Amino acid sequence: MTPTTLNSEALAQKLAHSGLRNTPQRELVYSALLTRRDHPTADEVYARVRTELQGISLATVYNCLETLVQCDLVRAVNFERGPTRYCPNLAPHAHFHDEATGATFDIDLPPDLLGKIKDVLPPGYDAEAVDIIFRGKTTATR
Amino acid sequence: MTPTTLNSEALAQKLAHSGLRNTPQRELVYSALLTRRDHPTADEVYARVRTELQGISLATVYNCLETLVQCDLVRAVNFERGPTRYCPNLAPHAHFHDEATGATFDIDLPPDLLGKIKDVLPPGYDAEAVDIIFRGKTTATR
DNA sequence: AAGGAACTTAGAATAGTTCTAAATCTCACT
DNA sequence: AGTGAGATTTAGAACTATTCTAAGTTCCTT
Repeated sequence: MTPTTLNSEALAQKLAHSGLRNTPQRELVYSALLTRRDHPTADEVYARVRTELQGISLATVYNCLETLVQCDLVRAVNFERGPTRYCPNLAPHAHFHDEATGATFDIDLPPDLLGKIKDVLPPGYDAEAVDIIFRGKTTATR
Repeated sequence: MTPTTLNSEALAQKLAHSGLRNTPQRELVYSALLTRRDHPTADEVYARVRTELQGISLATVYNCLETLVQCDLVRAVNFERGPTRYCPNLAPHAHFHDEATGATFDIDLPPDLLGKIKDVLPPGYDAEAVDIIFRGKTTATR
């Protein structure tokens, strides 16, 4: 089973679980996110998938991205003013935003860190998710 | 010296430091943020200041907010799709976003935590700032 | 093969923000 | 007090990102 098949099946399964159909458009949008794990905007995804399915519309790209988010296959991230970006990495991780280039990198987190961070919440605050965004520069040694 | 005077002077001083003038519009926008420490959008600030200076324009509110951000008196925050929100709390803190109500609360951080979190960055990543956003629900005991 | 729901599409509509160009204000210098 | 330069404000146009709408298409189910 190739990774592509795996992803395609994971997609079909998650969609079915929500009573939704698999479609060429949804597969294509999902694979556009998986094959380059940067954090593209809807417009960027549109540009990529159009090379493979020339008639796809931007509205469909938005629809598919929203569907993928609903199915918990993709996360929508907003860390600055401007278009929403999409991230197919579902493992807990932080984002590093390089302010010089605008590029975004995933940062793995030690398994205990999120729990420790949640400990700072006063009683009465119940966090389901924690987003961590670093902003700064990456140096040449990266 | 009242707190208002203090803030007004802090504003005048920071503006002067950047070669900018103090104006009634800038004072009013700043005080609209300080007197209610929620996290208003530009539109909400506009609604508040209009009651005191009826002729102020929305463009001016945007201009003033941007100026305050440039002078390091206010932080612009974006943690979801939608309008930018503005926060006059300059101390290091996290945000808790109540997904049921949309309300945002400041969460104080222990002084060592940000340093610890930065330790997870691999070599070559140099973070100037770290944003932490909790998402979840607040319970009645808050 | 007919009906119906899910899906896609193009284009219109909307929301939030920035831009533009003209009017106004303020200050330093006479 | 008067003037000119530059900073600031303003209304409205323009722009960007996204959502909505209504029509057309696909694909199951009977």
